[in-house]
Amino acid sequence: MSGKPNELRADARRNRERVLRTAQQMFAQEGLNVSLDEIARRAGVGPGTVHRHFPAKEALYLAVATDMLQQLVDEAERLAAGDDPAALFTLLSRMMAAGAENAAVKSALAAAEFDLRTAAPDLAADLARHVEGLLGRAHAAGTVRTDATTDEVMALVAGAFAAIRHAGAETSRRRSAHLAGIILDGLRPVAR
Amino acid sequence: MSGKPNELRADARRNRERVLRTAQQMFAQEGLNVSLDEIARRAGVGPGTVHRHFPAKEALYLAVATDMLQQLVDEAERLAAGDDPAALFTLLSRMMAAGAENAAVKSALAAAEFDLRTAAPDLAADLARHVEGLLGRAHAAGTVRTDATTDEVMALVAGAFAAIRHAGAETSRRRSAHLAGIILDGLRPVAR
Amino acid sequence: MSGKPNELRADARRNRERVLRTAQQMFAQEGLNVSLDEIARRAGVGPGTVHRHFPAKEALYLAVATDMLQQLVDEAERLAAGDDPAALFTLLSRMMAAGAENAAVKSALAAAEFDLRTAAPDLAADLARHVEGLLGRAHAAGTVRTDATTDEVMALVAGAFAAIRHAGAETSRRRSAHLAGIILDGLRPVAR
Amino acid sequence: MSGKPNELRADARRNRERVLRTAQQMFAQEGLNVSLDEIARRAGVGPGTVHRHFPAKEALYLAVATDMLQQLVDEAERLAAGDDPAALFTLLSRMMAAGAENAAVKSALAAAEFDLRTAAPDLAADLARHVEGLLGRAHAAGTVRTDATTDEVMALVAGAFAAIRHAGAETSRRRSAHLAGIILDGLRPVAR
DNA sequence: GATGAATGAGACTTCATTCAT
DNA sequence: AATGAATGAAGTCTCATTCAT
Repeated sequence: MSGKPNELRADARRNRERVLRTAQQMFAQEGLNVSLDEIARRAGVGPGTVHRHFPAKEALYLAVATDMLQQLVDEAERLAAGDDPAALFTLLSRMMAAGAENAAVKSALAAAEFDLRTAAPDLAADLARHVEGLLGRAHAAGTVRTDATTDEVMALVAGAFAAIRHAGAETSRRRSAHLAGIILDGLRPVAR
Repeated sequence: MSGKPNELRADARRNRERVLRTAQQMFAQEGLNVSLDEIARRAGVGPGTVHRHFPAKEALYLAVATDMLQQLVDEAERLAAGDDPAALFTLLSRMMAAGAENAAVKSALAAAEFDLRTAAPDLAADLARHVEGLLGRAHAAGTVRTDATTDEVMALVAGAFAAIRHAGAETSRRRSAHLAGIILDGLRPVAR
Repeated sequence: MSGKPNELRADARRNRERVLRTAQQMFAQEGLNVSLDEIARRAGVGPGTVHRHFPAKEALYLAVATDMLQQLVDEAERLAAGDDPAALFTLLSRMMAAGAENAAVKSALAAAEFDLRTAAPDLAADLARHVEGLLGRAHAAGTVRTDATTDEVMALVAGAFAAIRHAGAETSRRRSAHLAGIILDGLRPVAR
Repeated sequence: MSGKPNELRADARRNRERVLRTAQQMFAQEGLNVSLDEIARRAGVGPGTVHRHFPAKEALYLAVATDMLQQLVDEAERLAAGDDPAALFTLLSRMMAAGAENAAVKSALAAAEFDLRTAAPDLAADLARHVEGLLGRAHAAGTVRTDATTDEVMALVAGAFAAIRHAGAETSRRRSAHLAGIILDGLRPVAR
């Protein structure tokens, strides 16, 4: 009878968090086919607890994906608030770098036909809006080729994830950055 | 008891082929989780027949993946036989363009931790060898940045697949080519 | 620590009553498989509260059934106190008419092998005793066939419940009475 | 490639039959809540086999109920083909007598809100039609009270099931017949 | 005493694989 | 060799019951 009704009990939130983190790790390591029972076991809760927080497996996919996307949106917001003309490249680099671990999840989700643009349209739109803003700024500053659209930039980020992922799990941070750099170079003005 | 023991009866080969094509399509459309029964049904054979040709589901994954890879190797071989210094770009363009449909399968396989380099090492090595040769030729001709390695080029191809796939199924051929172009541009000498 | 230890606090009794009524309605509407969580929800209490008052689901069945039976016993007692020779028919009519809503619960309980005669032997015996007394009175008055036993009369009441229930929920009160009448007519002396 | 395509393989039919019989017995003995796994175990097949023949639990309910109803329809058809004016009473007696064992199933099905009139409307309509015909014949012969409708007769049969069932599992065949007789007596002309 | 989250056995169902026909 | 029924382990989800708050 106290506290805001919208807030979970302390133990409930702790469990929800634990399940979410465990799911994120396992999806990345083993793919989306890991069983909820296994996730529950590793999170140290019963299968029923998983179900209370995420009534169906899709809800868990959605939560994991949303969580990842939210972090990117936050980063984008921070950058959009500044006035660095190179912010677009910074954001893209961050997205790619941060995606080192999460690319597996993203790839797994994509393979399961789980599209963030459908599942969390608001967040995806937010991200696209920020990228669009930064892209416009970059166009104005002449730091990016004029024929690159927002959608293409987003697609290239997905491509960079895949490239890094393909290069192998043992790929160093430096090598990942190099790959990302090549793709970002492709975005620069073509005047050569 | 006649003919070479290694050769399948005509109907058997026809069935094998039908199952393989059906599986390829369904993996691309629905992901790797489609049931073998469903594949059998659409291929017009019984589930037992699928199992005769592909004793386990992984064998079917392998066959589908190998089949895809083989086409790329063939293309690479043809280009390596010529002497066009731009052959590398031609190959990469072809790989990216041809990957439109197969990207889904590749992505799905990757998500399932199914690595072609492990599953079909010979073919993968063939492809890498050809790319390496073409890359060397391009380096010599000065049409590609000197810090790009064979592995990175291969990774970028995977990245292009993902980018095209992410851009959506409705993406036109022209837009796909544009995306691939941006990635290829990143590979050109950085002299700017 | 005040009052008689056997008496519940006011709010506790109110909750117990609410759960009991809700359960009765839901058993009648949905069958015995409704979940306790759902009952709790509709009663406006937490699942833990249901469990406090009814430690196991069977205890809730028992309470619902006992409650229903008690009403019949009360009615029988009133009639036994009078001296109307037709009291048997009055009682049976009342039982059949009153059973309209409860028949669903009785039927469900019967299907679950839940026997009131076992679960609440005292109440059941009370009712049987009263019916026996009224049956004897009717025999003496010659208003009932001589070969009808107490057990059979009880069984016929159960039959009337089922017949009314089978006729459908939309059955009017008049039609229910007609069905009951036919069964009661079968109990009259066979002199024909 | 031989035989009629509509016919099951010998072993398949044998299994289907076994599952159906087992389900019928267990529903009668334990109610509808018995698990499909348990039915499979007792029938000596795997759970998957149950699922192949009855894709969902409702399909098994339907099959059991339909099977029971079919037997009654067959009996009714035979009697309708004859010209015995007492055929109605014969049919009702048979229904009640045959229901000794199956009443439990019927009651269980009814308790689960599973209505044969909805699930197998054709069979139920067939039965109702035959009863109607026999009832008309009885009316003409003056062996049944004129105010009894087809629906009421059907309801009374359900009532007789319940009465017999309520009288207890140990009830002898003779006692069952007596109960049924009382109900049928109620259907005779009221001229007394 | 009430609440509602956690538990975990078990329900229904799916499906890769085996095997009788 | 092909078929399709059978198998049974495993998956997702439910819910009676327990327990921390």
